Amino acid sequence: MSSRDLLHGIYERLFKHFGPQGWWPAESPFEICIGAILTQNTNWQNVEKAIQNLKREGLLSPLALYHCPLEDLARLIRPCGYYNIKAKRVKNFVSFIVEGYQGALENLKKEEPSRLRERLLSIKGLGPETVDSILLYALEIPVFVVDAYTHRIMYRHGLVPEIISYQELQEFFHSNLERDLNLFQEYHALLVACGKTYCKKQNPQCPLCPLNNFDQEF
DNA sequence: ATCCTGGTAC
DNA sequence: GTACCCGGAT
Repeated sequence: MSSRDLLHGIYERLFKHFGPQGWWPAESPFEICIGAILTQNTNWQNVEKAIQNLKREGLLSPLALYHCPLEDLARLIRPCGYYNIKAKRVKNFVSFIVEGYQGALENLKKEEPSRLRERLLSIKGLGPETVDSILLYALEIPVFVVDAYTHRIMYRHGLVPEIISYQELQEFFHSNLERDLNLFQEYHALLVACGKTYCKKQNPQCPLCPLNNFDQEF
């Protein structure tokens, strides 16, 4: 059975079990970007608190954050952890937009996608997962986002090696799925849902998982 | 005590 | 490869 059929089969099962996820949960593309940075190695619930603080202060725009003192920003995003380093990362990102794109996120879309990805990766504090989340959900450019959940689910089902790079894992999806925006957005969200609910790091709930016995069908 | 939609610097 | 950043829920 081909990897292509396996990946589509997994998607099918996850979708039937969890339904459409409608990611990313945010009110604007810019909020998605900030959320993507703040959620690094942190649970989403705490990110929401940080985002709420920024909203309350009217800071959820590139220009507002650009002029917000670093210390104030750090204090407001404190609930999501790593607040000092994340405040700098947010600053780096908004400087990139304000100084290179007239402060308008929309202007990023004018760049050629692979060039834009490289430019975003050059921002200190933005790694491949954060950048791809911004590209996929905020800018609606079809790149597959892979994360710890994605890797865990794939290797537990024997589809990829336990040791594999981000790039290789992403390539596995790119080469076996049609490059469809909605498919990519939903697939990643469904993998997260599965990883949080069933394919947990410790005490995975295999008997209840929609992917249980999946391997045996092929 | 562990985990969470990571990334950097050394 | 290892240390570090570092809060909140379970």
